[in-house]
Amino acid sequence: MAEGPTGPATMNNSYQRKLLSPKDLANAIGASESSVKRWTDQGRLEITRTSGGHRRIAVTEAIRFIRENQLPLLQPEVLGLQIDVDSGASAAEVGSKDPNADFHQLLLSGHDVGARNHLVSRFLKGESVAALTDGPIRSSMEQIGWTWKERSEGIFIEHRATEILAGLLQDLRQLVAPTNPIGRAIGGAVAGDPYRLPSLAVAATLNECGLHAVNLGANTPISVLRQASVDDPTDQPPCLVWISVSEVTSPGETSLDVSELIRECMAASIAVAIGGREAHRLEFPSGDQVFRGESLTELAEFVQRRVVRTNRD
Amino acid sequence: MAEGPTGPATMNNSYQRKLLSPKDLANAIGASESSVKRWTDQGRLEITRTSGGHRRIAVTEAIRFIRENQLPLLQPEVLGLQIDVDSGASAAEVGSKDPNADFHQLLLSGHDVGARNHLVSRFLKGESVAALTDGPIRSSMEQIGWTWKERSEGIFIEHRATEILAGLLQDLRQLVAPTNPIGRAIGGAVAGDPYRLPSLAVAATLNECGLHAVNLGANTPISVLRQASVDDPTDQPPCLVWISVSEVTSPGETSLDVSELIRECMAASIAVAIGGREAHRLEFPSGDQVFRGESLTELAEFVQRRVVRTNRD
DNA sequence: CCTGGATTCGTCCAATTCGTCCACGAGGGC
DNA sequence: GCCCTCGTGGACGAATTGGACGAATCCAGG
Repeated sequence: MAEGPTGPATMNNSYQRKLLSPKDLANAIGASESSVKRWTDQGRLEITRTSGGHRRIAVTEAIRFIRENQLPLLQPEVLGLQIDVDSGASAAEVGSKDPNADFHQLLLSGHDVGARNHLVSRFLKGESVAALTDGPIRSSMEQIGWTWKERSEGIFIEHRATEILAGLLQDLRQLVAPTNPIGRAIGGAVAGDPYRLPSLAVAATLNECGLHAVNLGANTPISVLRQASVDDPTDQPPCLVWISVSEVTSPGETSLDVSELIRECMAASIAVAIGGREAHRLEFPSGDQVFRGESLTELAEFVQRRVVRTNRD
Repeated sequence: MAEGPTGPATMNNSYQRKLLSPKDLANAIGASESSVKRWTDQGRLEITRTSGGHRRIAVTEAIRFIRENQLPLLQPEVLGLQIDVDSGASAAEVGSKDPNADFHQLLLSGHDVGARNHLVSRFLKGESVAALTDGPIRSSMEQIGWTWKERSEGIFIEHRATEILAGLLQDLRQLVAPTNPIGRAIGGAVAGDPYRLPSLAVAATLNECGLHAVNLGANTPISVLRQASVDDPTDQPPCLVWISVSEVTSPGETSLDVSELIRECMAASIAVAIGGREAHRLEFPSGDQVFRGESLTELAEFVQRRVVRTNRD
C-alpha cells in the first residue's frame, strides 16, 4: 500500500511537501477518482508526475483548487489540516507511520471529528469493527490509562477521551446495525465494574456479526443478567450472553454467580462469552458454548462458528 | 450478513456519500428533480458545485431543508438515516394519543429501533433536540426512575433503557453536529454524580446551538473542569462551561468549588450553565453570564442570547 | 536486490446532470 | 369568464460524472 493502511491518513504538518494521490483528493472532497484524473488532464488542477507516470498533487495546489471551485472539504485531515474551532496553532502532530498512533494522538488532543473520520475511513476501507476495537481503540484506552497516572491533567484527558470513544463506538454500532438480526444477544459488565466502553464494544461487534445486541451497560449484577436471559418470560431467550469484566471487587462471589449463570445457559443452549482485563480473576466452567478470550476478533469468530451457523439453519 | 469478522459487514448506511445529487434528494422527498434544481437556484437550498458544475447537496443541509419546509421523507436511507417512514406516525403497536407515552412504551419494552424511529421522525418534523430531551426523553427517564422502585425487574429495565437512550442522544448529537462551530463549550456532571445522560443531553443541545461541545461525562471533579476551561493553556478558553447536577454527595464542598469556578469564569467572560435534578441543593453566585434552570429549551435560548450573538459579532 | 500485493495508469462507456424551454394546474384580481 | 402569475414537473441535446478494465507502477518486507 502506498500511504500506509489508512491511506490518506498519512500526513504531516509541513504539508507543502506532502503529495496526494488522485484518490486521496477524491475522498477528501467527495468526488470520484475518475473526475480528479480528468480535471488534471484538463489542466484545471496542476499536478506533478512520478517517474512512472503516477499523478501527485501538492497540498497547496489542492487547497487552491478547492477554494477556487468552492468545493466541500469532507475529510480535512486528509490534507493534513486541522479544522478546529479555535486552535489553529495547536494542531496535533499527526502523520506517523503508525495509524494507531495517529488515532491515539487525535484522541489525546480531543479532536473528536478527526478521530471519527479516521475510524470511519478505516472501516470503509474494510477493517471490521472488531479489528478496530482490538487495534486503535484498545491501544488508546490502555495508553490513556497510563497517562492518567503520569500527568496532572490525566483525569481531564481520560474523561474527554472516554466520552469521545463512547460516541465513536456508538457510531460504528449504527454503521453495522443489522436490518434483519439473526438472533439476540444480551450482556453487560459485572457488578462493581464501572467501565462501559468494553461492553459497548462487544455490543458493536455482535451487531457486526448480525445479532441484535442488548447492552445493559456497566455495573450490572449477574442476577439482572439472568433475569434478562434465561429467566425472561416475555421475549424468546437470547442465543448469546456476554459478560464484561474490567474490574472485579469480589472475585469469589462473582465467580459463583457467573458459574451458576453459565450452567443455566448451558442447560438452555445459550452461548456465553466472558472477557475483559480482569476476567482471569474469575473461575467458571468451560465448554463448547463458552467463549473466554480477550480479543473481539476472536469473539466474532466464535460467534460465527457457534451461533450464527446454527441459527441460520 | 454472514461475512467473516474481517469483512466489511453489511454497511447498510451509505456513509461514503455525504453529498447528494439533486436526483437523490428529489427521490428522498418525493419531489421532482426540476424542483430541487429550482430551489437551489433560488438560494433556498444551499449547494456546492463540482468542478464541472454539477450540484452537490450536503446531507446536513438536506436535513435542515426538510425540517424547515416540513417535507415528507419517503426514502430516509438516501440520507443515511435508517428509519421506517411510517413507524414514527402510524405506530401500529403503540399508537396512543400521547406520543411521549408511545416513546416511553418503546423504551420500556426495549424496542431500540422503534424508539430511534420515533425520535428521528419527530426531529425531522421539526422538533428540536432540546425539545425532544425536555419532552419524551426526560419524562421516560423520570418514569423509569419510579419503576425502578416498584418492579423487581427494575434494574434490568433501567439499565437497558439507559443504554438505549445514550445511543439515541448520541445519534441526535451527530444529526445536529455543526460543521462550522461558532464556539467551544465544555462541561460534565459533578464529582459523585454517576448520571451521564443529562450531560450528554446538554452536549447535544449545545451542538444544536452551533457550539462544539466537549463532554467530560459523569463524575467529573470541578477541578478538572477548571483545568479544561479557565486554566487550559493550550486551547483558547471556551465560551461556555456547563455543570450537570443530578446527584450531589457533599453539597457544601461542591457549592464552594462551583462558586469559585463561576467567579473565575465571570472574570474570564465565560458563560456558565448549571442545572439538574439536585442543582437546587447548591449555592453559588448568579449573574448575567450564569444560567440556572432545568429545561434544555431554556438553556438553548440562553445560549442563543448570551453566547452566540456575542461570538458572531 | 527482489518479490508480491496494493495502488494508479490510461481508456472506454453507460448513466447522470447540466441549462433551458414549455405545458399544466391552482389561485387571485378584474 | 378571462388574464395573469406562480410553482411544478417533464423533455431536450450537450456536458459531466463515476465505475470498470487490463497493464503498469509503487512500496514494504524478505
